[in-house]
Amino acid sequence: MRKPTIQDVARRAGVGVGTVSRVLNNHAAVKGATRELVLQAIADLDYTPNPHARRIAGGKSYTISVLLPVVTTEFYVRLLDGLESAFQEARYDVAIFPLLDRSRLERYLGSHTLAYQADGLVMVTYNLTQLFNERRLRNQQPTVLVDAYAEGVDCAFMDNVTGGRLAGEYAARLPGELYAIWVETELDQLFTTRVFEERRAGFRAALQGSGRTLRAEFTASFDALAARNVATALLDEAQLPCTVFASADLLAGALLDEARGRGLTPGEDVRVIGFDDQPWAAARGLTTLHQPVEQMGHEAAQLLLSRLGGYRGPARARRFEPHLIVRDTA
Amino acid sequence: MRKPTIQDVARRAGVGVGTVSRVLNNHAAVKGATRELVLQAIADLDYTPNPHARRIAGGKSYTISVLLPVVTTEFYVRLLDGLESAFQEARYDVAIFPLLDRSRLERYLGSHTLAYQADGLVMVTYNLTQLFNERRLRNQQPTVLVDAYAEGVDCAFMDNVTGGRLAGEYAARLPGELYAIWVETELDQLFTTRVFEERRAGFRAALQGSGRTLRAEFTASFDALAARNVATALLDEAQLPCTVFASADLLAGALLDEARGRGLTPGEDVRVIGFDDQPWAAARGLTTLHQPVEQMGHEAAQLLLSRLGGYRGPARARRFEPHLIVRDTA
DNA sequence: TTGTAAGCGTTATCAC
DNA sequence: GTGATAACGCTTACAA
Repeated sequence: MRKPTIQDVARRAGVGVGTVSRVLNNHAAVKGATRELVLQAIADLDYTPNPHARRIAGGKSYTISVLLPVVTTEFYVRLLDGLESAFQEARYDVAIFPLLDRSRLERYLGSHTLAYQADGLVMVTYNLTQLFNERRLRNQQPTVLVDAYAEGVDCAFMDNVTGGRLAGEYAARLPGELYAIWVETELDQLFTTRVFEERRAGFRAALQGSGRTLRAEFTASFDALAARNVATALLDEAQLPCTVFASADLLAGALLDEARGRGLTPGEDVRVIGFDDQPWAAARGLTTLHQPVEQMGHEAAQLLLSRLGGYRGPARARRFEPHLIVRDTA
Repeated sequence: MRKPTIQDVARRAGVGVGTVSRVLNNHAAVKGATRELVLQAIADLDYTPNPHARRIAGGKSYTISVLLPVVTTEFYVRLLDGLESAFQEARYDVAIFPLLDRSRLERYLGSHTLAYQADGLVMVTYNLTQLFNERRLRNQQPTVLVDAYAEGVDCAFMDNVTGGRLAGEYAARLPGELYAIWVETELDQLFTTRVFEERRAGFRAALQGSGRTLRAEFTASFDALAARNVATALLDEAQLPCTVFASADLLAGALLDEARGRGLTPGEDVRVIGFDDQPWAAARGLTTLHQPVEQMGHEAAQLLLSRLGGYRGPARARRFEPHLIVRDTA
């Protein structure tokens, strides 16, 4: 059985296709009774408009493309949740185009694939706008950047500098030596995220402001194994009691494990401040920075929706601030 | 500047739109010289066909929808990699529709969103076909199931029973007591995956076959915290030396941490067999089961592509077998 | 081998 | 208010 079309609906309701279209798009000029008639026919036939046809006819397809790095991180799940729920309210669908690696990105940019045929585009973490400029890729459609910032584009991003500063101010008031573990920035120019250097900058600025200094700094890449190794290295050399700012909960968790393995008491021998407030952080009593990620996603969606709704004003930047959650470990 | 259309290309090449379309779709009946002319015009104009228009005109949109659970697991990244690379070879785009929770799923099923307007559909992990039947959702388009199995649909799935069996056969030959940690199955009927019970079934069958029995069994949900807790509980009560089958590397990793914290030597006091072969498993010397996930994704894509290519035969099921990688921990 | 024209399912622009 | 009808960008007969 063929999918019902707008023609079928019109025929069944005994009206013209134009009227059906008006009902579909909430064009006020439809009489109440007629509207009911059409709605009934739509229900009877279980009709849904074809988004491709809508799009091609110059209307909206009610689809948003999200260019998303595929990384196994809670962060993106939460972000997606925020984006999705906001778009859903506005009856938009969200399609994700995975950015698995650089070559995939090139492909998306090189061709004007379906990702660029949606009503709007959400670009996450990676700031591709510079590429759009360089390559003269005419990205006509409304775009919003999330977890990234650029001039002239609507953005919603986390203020990681403030997050780092909050950690630094808190740590500065704690007794004992100060240590920090930073996350290594990736080499690839394009696929670089600046969040970790921002956290670092904020933390150092806070220490400086309070006249304290780090006894030593450590660096690790963002994976479980590196986290374990750096935890071991740090505790091998640390002078207790001490306070450690682990610039990601992944790092903090490994440090807690290692400390426990050595019979040390977190919050006394080793104070630990994480960053992210992962789902397990509360249960382990980790003092850490919570980021309003869902809100950021929600707001990003609103920015884009306002553009789709006709907003033509200047680019807006929405900054979100992490806040410190003090628990047992520091 | 407007996006160039097929009309523009035709005009520039001095041919009809039909000819351009033929070139675009590799319809053999185009003279070499004409083809070159068209190709040149396409290049000059930087033209790319509009997938919406293609789709609506009854052709292909060259887009595949993937219904994917959004879980922060390496497994899905690898799977996506396999799917994407295969589809890319065939010049198809992949759009992901995230299944964040049950309500999202309902929505996708209830309306005929863009997800169902692609050339083909890949459904991952969750077997939704039964829903399609129950609700009389006419899913006309070619579909393939990955990491799931159902009658009458092309499937590519991992043989977790065999994986469990391999672990069991290996463990049965090891000295000392035998323990196992299982992963709790979620309650939601729909969002249930059977992989963990399959691993369990295979393992138990192997033990039974060799006349050995488990000294005790433990259960944990699939998260870092639960993994730590169950590791503690197990080592509190375990009689050493022993062998533990942790039915997911997440569990095995936590056990290794806990063992080390207690000064135990993995591979001697506590032998550990994991399941998944996570990226860090090799570095930690974890004996575990490796799953050919990328291959599974690749094959799933091939199954779907063959349907798109006109294959009308019966449904095919492709089974993939994990294999044991023996390293230091067991 | 190639051009022309009729769809495909919508929206938007007209008249009425 | 509402019904025709012309786009939209493409594929695919059908002619030539």
